[in-house]
Amino acid sequence: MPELPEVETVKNGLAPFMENAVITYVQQNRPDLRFPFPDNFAKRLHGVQVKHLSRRAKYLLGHLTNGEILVMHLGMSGRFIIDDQGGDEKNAKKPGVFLHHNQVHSSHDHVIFNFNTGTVIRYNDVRRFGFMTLVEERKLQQHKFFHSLGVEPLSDDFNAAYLAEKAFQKSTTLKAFLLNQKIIAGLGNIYVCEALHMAGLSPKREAQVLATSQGKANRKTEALVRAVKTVLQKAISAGGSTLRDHRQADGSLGYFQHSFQVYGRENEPCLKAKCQGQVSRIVQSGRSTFFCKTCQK
DNA sequence: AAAAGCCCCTGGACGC
DNA sequence: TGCGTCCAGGGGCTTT
Repeated sequence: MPELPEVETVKNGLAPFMENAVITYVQQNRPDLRFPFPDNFAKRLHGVQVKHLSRRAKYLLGHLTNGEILVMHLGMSGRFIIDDQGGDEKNAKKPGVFLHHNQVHSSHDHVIFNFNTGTVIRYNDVRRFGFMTLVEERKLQQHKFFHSLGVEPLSDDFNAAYLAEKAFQKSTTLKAFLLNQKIIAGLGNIYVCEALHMAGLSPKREAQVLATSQGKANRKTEALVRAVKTVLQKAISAGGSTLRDHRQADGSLGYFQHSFQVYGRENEPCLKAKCQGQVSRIVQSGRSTFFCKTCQK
């Protein structure tokens, strides 16, 4: 479930169960996900308390009392399922996590965290594009997963001047430019499509349209920055998007997918006011792009 | 250096 | 019912 709003939602859903809880036992069911687990991964977590959770780009970070950070990435299909032995029904409506009171385990439950509170949290990932590792807190920024990451799109560091500077003289498409985590960290296929539509920009345009010949911002840069922030904020407010998961009916689903303007709407009418166009689907760098040829120029 | 492809993996939807 | 093809919210690595 993995773009920035979904990871943020998962973080918020897990926090009441993980923060301040002590990990008593970790059951690691295979040696690797996308990458091998680090040496003694499970053992290094035993008896360690989770101070708090945070998010950087699409990474979920568990800050531990032993000075390490549990780095988790959900890939395409990763999710967390909570078996709340305590039966805390108040938390049952949190989006982003799946709450179960019956222990239905699946062969895709790869890591199972047991806490001193009785809560059990399972990491389930059918396609195994996700991964986990442990990094010393003070070395996080220089770690290979983090050292080249771009700015957080919801921070003040993401602004028109920054975007113009990065786009200056770049011939890559706007779609690929926005998907590049080294420039903006956390956007994925859905929210890039949605933001470009909101900004009225074609995904096929060259990124350099976002900069003047001096490398400064222009109206398009301003519009795109505003669109990215707006679409992400709305998605987070809605608890993220839930796709292709019709099994869970326990109130744990985000609902931003009902607000998609273009994503997944091939051949349907453009929803922008006064636009008579319809949504097209093309393939860019091997992935679907949805956009309206009429109002995205 | 920048940009474009390829690949990892499983399973659901669809056409025949 | 079964089989083949395509597709899926990511990103690292290799090739041009």
